[in-house]
Amino acid sequence: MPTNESLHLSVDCVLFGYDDDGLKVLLINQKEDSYRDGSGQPMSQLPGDLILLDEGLHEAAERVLYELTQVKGVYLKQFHAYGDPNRVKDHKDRSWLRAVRTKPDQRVITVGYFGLVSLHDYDPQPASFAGGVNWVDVGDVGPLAFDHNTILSGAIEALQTQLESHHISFELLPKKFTLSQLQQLYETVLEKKFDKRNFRKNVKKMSHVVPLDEKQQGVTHKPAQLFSFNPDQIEHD
Amino acid sequence: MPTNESLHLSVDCVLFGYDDDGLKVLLINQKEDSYRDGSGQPMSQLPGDLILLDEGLHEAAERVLYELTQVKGVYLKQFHAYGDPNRVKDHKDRSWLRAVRTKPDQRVITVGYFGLVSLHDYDPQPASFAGGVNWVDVGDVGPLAFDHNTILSGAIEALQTQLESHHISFELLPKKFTLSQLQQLYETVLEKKFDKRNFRKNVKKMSHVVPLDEKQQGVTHKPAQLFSFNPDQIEHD
DNA sequence: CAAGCTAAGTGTTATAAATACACTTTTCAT
DNA sequence: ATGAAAAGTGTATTTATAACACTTAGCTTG
Repeated sequence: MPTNESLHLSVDCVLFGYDDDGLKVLLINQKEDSYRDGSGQPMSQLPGDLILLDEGLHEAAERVLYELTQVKGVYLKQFHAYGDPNRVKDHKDRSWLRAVRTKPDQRVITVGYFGLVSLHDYDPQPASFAGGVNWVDVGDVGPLAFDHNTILSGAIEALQTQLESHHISFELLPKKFTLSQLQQLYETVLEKKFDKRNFRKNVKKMSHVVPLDEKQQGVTHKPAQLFSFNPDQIEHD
Repeated sequence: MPTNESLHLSVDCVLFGYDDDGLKVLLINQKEDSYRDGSGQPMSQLPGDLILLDEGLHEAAERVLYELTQVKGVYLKQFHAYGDPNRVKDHKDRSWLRAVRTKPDQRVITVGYFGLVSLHDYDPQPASFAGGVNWVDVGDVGPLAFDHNTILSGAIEALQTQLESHHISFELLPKKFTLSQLQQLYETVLEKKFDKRNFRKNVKKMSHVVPLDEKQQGVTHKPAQLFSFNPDQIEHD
């Protein structure tokens, strides 16, 4: 028997940030003392919020991220909705919900979005981050609140399958990038190694990756040719 | 300004049915006289319903289909959530909503599922169908209620991208099928032609498609070898 | 200013996959 | 026996993928 009278809808955002030392995800550190996992560690969670009555899902996801990072125009894509009636009823999550929600027993269905930002050019205004928000390497994410580990897995899978087919790698790179950076991104996200020469052969076939008249600077070895992404040049199948 | 006080959540199901004369989708024919499109045609829509307070999204989709077709165990997969605040506010849909919903102005977010059934072995109990429910060839679908044409397009796209990668073709075929049937299915769903010999070469590499000691019967030409699908034999990547 | 470090850059060969293409066979119907 | 209808089959070509190692440019340091 349900204890709630209606259901609510939220969005949760898996914001991926990438730079030369790996793929990160933005997590919120819950500060409520009462809100700890079994071993007494403070619990983290994905940024998310109930959607407002007059906003679309995509807008809601944009708002959640803007409020946290002040960044607009992030690449954002819906990947899955999570609606298990008990996804918010786990013992570990109850005290926090009681502290923060007017109706802690309310069932919440959530729609997952993943977002992509490059941490190369600029940290997305770290100053404006609310306290308790930070980038965690995707490999080092511990237990999260609610079903957020499941949601994160879903986002990683979506990112992996879409990296090649949807020309989204460029959202994670600086505007000017080297082929080694591009290769490293693929290796990090897809968790496999590529052969340097074969990789470059393939990139040369992509008309939307254009070489610039410019080289890497301030580097202690042979400077690499820089490339950029020309979004007009994407061949649509 | 929103005119509603809360929001509701539904599932909409795009049930694909396949047989030798094509790919169909199950539509409900709205009988309300008032509910017609611009040219006075009665409007159709996808089967869907508000979700119950204590049921999961997948369960809700199963329930909607079971109520319509009495078929259980249909292959069902979530593909996208639709949450435009105005998706249910179009003029053409209002009179029907007023007739059928207690709160016709309420915003509804919906989660789309697509389902697959074979219409070869058995029509899914046509007797038990509620009146006004029928199979429409995917190519002949006219304007639907709400944003259901958009949802249908999303489902078709999901079906296309998953047909090859997810070993779901078998959900649309009879238990025993010929290679020509399999090829025709691919051609219908992906809307392109395949070379017969090359297609068969590829199928021979799929260890989950197993030849039976049995041939087609009652057919006016050379009877084809029958095959079936061995679900244990799927290689997972 | 020579030596050494670091990552960039580059071609060929072998193997596997995808494509293009046309005739023979089996069964049923007449 | 003949014809109709779809089943079934092989080879050659092209294209993609995979494996593999040395040279180069620029910086650092001694």
